[in-house]
Formats: sequence, C-alpha cells, structure tokens
Amino acid sequence: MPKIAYIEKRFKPDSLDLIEKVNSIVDDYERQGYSLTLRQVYYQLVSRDVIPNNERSYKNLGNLINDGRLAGMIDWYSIEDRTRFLRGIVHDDDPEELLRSASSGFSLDKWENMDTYVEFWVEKDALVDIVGKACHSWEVDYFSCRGYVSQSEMWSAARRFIRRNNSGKNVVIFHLGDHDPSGIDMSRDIEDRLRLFGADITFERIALNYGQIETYNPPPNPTKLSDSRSTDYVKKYGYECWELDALEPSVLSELISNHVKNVIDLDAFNNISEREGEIRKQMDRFVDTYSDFVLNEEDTEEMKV
DNA sequence: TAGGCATTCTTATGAGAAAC
DNA sequence: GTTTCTCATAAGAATGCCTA
Repeated sequence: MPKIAYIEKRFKPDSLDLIEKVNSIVDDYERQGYSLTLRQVYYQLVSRDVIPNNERSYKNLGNLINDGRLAGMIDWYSIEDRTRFLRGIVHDDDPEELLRSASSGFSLDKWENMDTYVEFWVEKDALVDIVGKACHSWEVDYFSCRGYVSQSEMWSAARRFIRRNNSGKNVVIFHLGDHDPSGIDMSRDIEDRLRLFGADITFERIALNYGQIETYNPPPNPTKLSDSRSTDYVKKYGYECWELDALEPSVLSELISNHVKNVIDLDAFNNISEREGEIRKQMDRFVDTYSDFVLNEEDTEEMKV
C-alpha cells in the first residue's frame, strides 16, 4: 500500500500519536475488507474516545490526515472520497472478454418468487460500504440517505414500492441511523413521507436503538441542544446521544443478516440461484464457440474475395 | 413564509502558537 | 526572527424540520 511523501513535515508528538491511531483503524478495517471515508475515520476516533465529537475536531482531523498523507505517513489508498468520481464511457477491446463478463454478471432476481421485497436504508454514506457488503450476499438492495432524504428520491422510492405492492409484495424497509435527535426523527420522516406518497410499507428501525446501546456500551456524545428536535429527545433519552458508527462492522453485518433471515424464503432463494448457475454455464459454453465463429466469418469473407 | 440550524462530504486559506 | 505546525473559518450543494 503506497505511502508516498510529497512534502516534508515535522509533526508534534500528539499529532504523531493520532496518525498512528488513524493507521491502526485503517489497517483494522482493511483486514475486514472495508475502506473508509474521512468521516468514518473521524467517527471511529470519536467512538474510541480519542477525539471530541464536534465540528472543530472533525476539521482538525481532516487537516492532519491531509498533512499525514502528503508527508508519506498515511496510505493514499486508505481513505476514499465517494462523492467525486470520473464519469465517462467504458471502452472494450476484447469482444470475448466482454461476453465472458456478461456471463459472470448475469443475475436473476432471487427474491422474485417471494412475497416480500426488502431494502436497507442507512443514514450516512460513511457506512454504505459495510451495509452494502452485508446486503450483497443476500442480494438485497440498499440505499444511503445522506441525512434527510431528498424529496426527489423519496418520491422515486415510493413509486418503486407501489410497483412492488401492485405485484402483491409486502415491502419491508429496515433503517439504520444515529441515536440522536435528528437521527431518530429521520426514521419517522422516512416512514411518514413514503406513506404520504402512497407506498404500503412495513418500516423498522433496526439500529441504533437503546437496547443496542445498553448491550454494546458505545461512548456517548453530548446531545446538540441547538438541534430543534432536541427537546423531545432529551425528555425521552436525556442529554446523551450515540453514533451508529460506534458499532463494529461485524455487529452491523450480523444485524443485517439476521433481519434478512427473518423475512427470506431460503428455498425460493436457492432454487433461483441454481437456475442462474445453469444459465451462466450455457452462456459460457456459447462464449467458448466465439473464436470458432470469428474464424468462420473470416473464411467466408476470403471466399467472397 | 422566512430564517436558522440540522444532515451528508471534502478542500483552501489564514491567523496564531510553538519550535528551532 | 524564521520556519513549522495547529487550529479556526469559510466555501460548496441539496435537502430536511422547527419556530417566530
């Protein structure tokens, strides 16, 4: 993994110590197959009580990680920006490779014959990687809300769910969010607006709930009293709130799997998986004949000449 | 209805403190 | 006195809720 230095920098002992902790978190996640965003590293440090949870602290960490990377002390691949990427056209140079990738990418809807349709919605983009990996193995769709969901996306989702309703399916939405005034309110908001737009859904907030806080004991943060939703929250839970990020990836992954297992029809899932495998084999056999097909075409052309 | 503040994410710049 | 480092502020975009 590349730690490339572009500038020289002499960090103070405290900063060196923090860089070491950042690298330790990054290594830990990498071993489990996850990459991190700056925001995610920040929440990990907050949840481990290394730095305070406030805007100033986040900005300082951003500056330190930036300098740490430029000074060659933090891997350039360790933190990713998921909001900016190159758009363009993907080019191919080998038709046979393209046909092979079409075969390996062929996927039937394993939930097609079930009476339930499931989606997992997560409040923050920082956790979409973890949620995505867990959902991928069950072939369940997932969605990163990025705070309050935009009206455009909420309406699109409702239309998607109405189509599922019309084909006789129960739509189940599992939501994961922070345990803070806005995070709790976002669950209510999602359910309310989807219903307003006519979707018939079963909605369940599966994290972060108070029982999980008691079980896993994540470090608390002070509730932001400037948040206009704080009054009701404080009445119910007091002056402490908790980040969803504080739960270990393995805990989140297991939580998602357990909720899928509660609603999935495994026989239906496995039957379609088998059918998918057979179709892929047929496609592979077809691709195997591609080079012979090309040679025949060339021979025909030569004979015409 | 407008204003204030909340969520998501990252980068640029400048002031002040500390080290040499 | 100069250099280096830390910390604070601001910016950008889209959307939400609450209160006066």
